[in-house]
Amino acid sequence: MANIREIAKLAGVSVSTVSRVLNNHPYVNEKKRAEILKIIEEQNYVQNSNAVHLSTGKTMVIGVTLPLVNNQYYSSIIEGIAAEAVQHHYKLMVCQTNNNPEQERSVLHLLKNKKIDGLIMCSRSSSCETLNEYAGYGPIITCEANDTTSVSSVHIDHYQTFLIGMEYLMKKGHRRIGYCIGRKNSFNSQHRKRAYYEKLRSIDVTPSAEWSFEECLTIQDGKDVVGKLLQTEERPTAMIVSCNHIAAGIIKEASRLGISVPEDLAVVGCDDQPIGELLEITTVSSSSTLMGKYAFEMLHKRIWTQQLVGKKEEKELSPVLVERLTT
Amino acid sequence: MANIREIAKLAGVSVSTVSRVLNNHPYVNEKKRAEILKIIEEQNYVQNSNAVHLSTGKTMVIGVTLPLVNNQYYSSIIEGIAAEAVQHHYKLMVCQTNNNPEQERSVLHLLKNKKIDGLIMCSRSSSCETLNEYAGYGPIITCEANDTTSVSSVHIDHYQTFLIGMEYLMKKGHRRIGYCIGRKNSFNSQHRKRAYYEKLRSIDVTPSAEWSFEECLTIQDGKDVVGKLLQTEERPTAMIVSCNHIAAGIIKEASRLGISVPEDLAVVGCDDQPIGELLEITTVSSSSTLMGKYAFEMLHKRIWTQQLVGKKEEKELSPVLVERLTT
DNA sequence: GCTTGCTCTGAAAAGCGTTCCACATATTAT
DNA sequence: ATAATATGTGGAACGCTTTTCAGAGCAAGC
Repeated sequence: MANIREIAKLAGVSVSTVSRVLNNHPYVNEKKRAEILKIIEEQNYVQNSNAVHLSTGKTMVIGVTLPLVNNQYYSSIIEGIAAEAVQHHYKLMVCQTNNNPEQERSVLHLLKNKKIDGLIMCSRSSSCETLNEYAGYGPIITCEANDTTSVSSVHIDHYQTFLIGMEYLMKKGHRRIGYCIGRKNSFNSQHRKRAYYEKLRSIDVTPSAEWSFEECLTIQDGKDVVGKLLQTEERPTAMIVSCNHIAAGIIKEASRLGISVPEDLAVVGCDDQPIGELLEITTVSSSSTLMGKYAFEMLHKRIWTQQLVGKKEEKELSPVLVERLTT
Repeated sequence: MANIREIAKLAGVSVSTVSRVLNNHPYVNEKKRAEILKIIEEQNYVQNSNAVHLSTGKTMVIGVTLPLVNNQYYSSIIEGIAAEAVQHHYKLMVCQTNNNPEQERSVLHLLKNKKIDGLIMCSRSSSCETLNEYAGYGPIITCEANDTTSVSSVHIDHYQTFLIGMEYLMKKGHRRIGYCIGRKNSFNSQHRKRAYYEKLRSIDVTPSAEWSFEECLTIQDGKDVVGKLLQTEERPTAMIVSCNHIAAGIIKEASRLGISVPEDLAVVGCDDQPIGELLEITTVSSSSTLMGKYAFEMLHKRIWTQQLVGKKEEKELSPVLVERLTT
């Protein structure tokens, strides 16, 4: 296929002029512009984007990492990102990392070798040092709180989320409350646990180790929780669960085993997945789509403003209680 | 950051030699190789991928179009694609098209301007001509059957799917059966409808226009179906529904309005979304993850085999009935 | 002893577009 | 009338790597 030089030759002008037409620069004679456009059309010419990227140093692509693609929480974030991205003519490189620092690093590397202009990490397993290191190569935004010095974030206030959930359950009279979270040591989890323990302490309840479930990621993990609850000495009367699909697993299995929800076991979920509405799960909800939108906005600003390099920025989303039928 | 010339200068060799080291060519003296690697390390050098892409004419990125990101059916396909892609060192550019031919065209364009090496279309709204046109710029695989001459596909046998569902409902004694599909005129829908009408005809039932629901895309659309069913003269006793999340909406709304499932209304869904299992929906299931895997494999083969250009290939997945509680 | 075939290396071309700088012409302001 | 500004255009450098080709040195084979 033709290149810009060929077009220039055919039009009897310099490549600069063709480039100006291609990029809508002013200062091109209208007649020439029309002529050049005609030839471009005839030759079925389009720019080679790799040459453009090489020359401009930008790719108009942003990376998005997430542990797994097939999860509504992450899908909602991407939806928010995607809607913004399309408006600003950015494309999305979606990278599944399986919570594996190796794979995550390979994505961070894309920043270094200029394949992407910026990166949104919906979840991360890399160390602070790694993140800080790569932040030097391009803007990074995490959708979790993070303790780095240079990586900005947009995140749900998970401490507040669990606080609201716990207060609500306690107001309903529950004292033996269990929790269920995903990755044990993520920042998100730490905040959740802090709220959980503080609240139980405030009513002088010593939480049993049997009430805590970690590394719950799939619906099946939720189901498994119920089996384990049955073997508990003092079974909790309520569970606060970090995601609604886990909550769904719990509810489903509970009903199969004849444990009625909410009478025998109350369940509060913590996101805005549609499954929550479908199963009428009481939830402490924040909009993950909105989070994605904010993340893109923040990233976009940083891509276009060099002064912001290294200046950390944080945006927190506040959750809201949605009362339904599982409490 | 340093470039390959600088590395060459520091190592006292030519750029070709450095390039050979970078690309693991044989024919580089081991001592020199070690020396060069050391300098690369010291200088914290990495290739500029845009220059590599420009030079090689490949980007190791494949595009994936889907109407909306936040949908489990499409997420499952992507999951299948992603798992394969990571093994072959490809990255994924995920593009939400909202079933809009304009937006779809902008993605096809990526093939033309060399931003992606191939394209998987999980769903498409573009015309055959458009598809054939762009197929000249790089391999395209659709995850729906298509009637082009040059675009290959991996798809679920939707005719068979509806056939199995219909036969099953008929065996259970249903005669007034309705259906619920997504986009009215997609290839998938046409096949489904053909099976639906054929089967009803085989038992001499004339389907009422009131039994057919098209353009059902969201859970809410499913709920709305129930409202409309209530106003029907002769209400169907069973519904065959193209996706389980629509089926979920139907079931949910039915239970709210006191219509019992399956006694008053039997429901069969047609995919393998987890929501189907959660709500115990009877479904005619095929693995969308597997479809994604096959799609990548086919695409990958085509990227590396020029002979295949223009040779159409089709792979069909057969569905299986999973009996649960909604029938 | 001469040919053949490896191993190893560098120069240069090819891949392609953007942008800065210099220069020319035309128009407006003083 | 002259300076200043706006408009329009081309040349050349720049961004960076891969790959082909040519050639040198050396070992093995006939």
